[in-house]
Amino acid sequence: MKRSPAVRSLPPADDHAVRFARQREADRTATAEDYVELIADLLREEGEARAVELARRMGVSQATVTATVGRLQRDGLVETKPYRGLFLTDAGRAMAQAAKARHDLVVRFLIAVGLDAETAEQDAEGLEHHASEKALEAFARFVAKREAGGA
Amino acid sequence: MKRSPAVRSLPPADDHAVRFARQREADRTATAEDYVELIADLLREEGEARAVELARRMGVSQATVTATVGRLQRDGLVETKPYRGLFLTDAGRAMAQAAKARHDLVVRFLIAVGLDAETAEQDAEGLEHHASEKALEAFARFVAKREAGGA
DNA sequence: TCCGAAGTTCAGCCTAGGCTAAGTTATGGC
DNA sequence: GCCATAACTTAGCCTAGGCTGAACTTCGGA
Ligand SMILES: [Mn+2]
Ligand SMILES: [Mn+2]
Ligand SMILES: [Mn+2]
Ligand SMILES: [Mn+2]
Repeated sequence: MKRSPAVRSLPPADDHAVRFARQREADRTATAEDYVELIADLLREEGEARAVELARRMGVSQATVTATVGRLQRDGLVETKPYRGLFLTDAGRAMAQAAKARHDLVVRFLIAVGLDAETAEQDAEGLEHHASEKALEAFARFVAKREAGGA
Repeated sequence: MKRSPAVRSLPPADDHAVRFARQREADRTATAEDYVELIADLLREEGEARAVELARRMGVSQATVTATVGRLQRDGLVETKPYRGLFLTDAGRAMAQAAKARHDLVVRFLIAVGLDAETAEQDAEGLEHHASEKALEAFARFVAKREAGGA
């Protein structure tokens, strides 16, 4: 008589479903986060955020930027002054600030864990959208320890 | 001495675009990876992988599973025997194995940096799709060091 | 002043991945 | 062996996020 493998990697079905649902939710907000973060960066470092520059940096067509920015506007994150560039609402600024803090933390964490800076930047762009608050706290603790000369 | 975070200046536009393009690519493969991984788990632990069970565990309707499995079939990852469940092709098995290895590594890594097991499982479900090979190697080194009782 | 180039939008198309509601059909319990 | 039911598919719909190509607007330089 053989016992079933003791390793049970399958959680209860509804717990399992919750994990995937959260992931889908994160995917849905990722584009908005990346756009507002970029817009904030451009406003800060270039003085303006033009749609054409977003298209270049996102690697996407200008038409796609128009459509996406339309959704961000609909969702109260962005305002546009035609031919004068893009601006953030208060909500947009708040999201951008949170996104940037998260992005920078993830980058520092990846570097602390041994990744080169360029790969860290690359990977952070995706990972940042899927780290929970708890994970970010753990990352922050780890980075603090490292940067305090803990090794 | 702790340097204040230098203002991260924007990378060259095309480098920037590459980062986002990679991220979009990862997003596109994430669904396939999760499905084949789940199918492999079900085959191993339950003896069969039924569409209705995938729907339950993915938190999605049966109609959505039918459509998604259709794409996986089109892409040569999955085969179906109607009313007898789902099966993996060689390519599907290979993808599932890689996905599971990655998933488990990310979970162990997250636990090693201080996350509780449940949150680690939750976050791994999303993070696993956005960690580059280099990142996974760094994670593996870190886990090995920890599990060997290193600092 | 005028006009071309750059920036922006519009129209029309596509795929992935969701949904519900309404069929089909195979299997297993009786 | 029947047939209820669970499993599965189909039809029709939707949104996000991509694309191309063709307008349309603004602005700066000649
Ligand atoms: Mn990002
Ligand atoms: Mn980012
Ligand atoms: Mn996953
Ligand atoms: Mn997984």
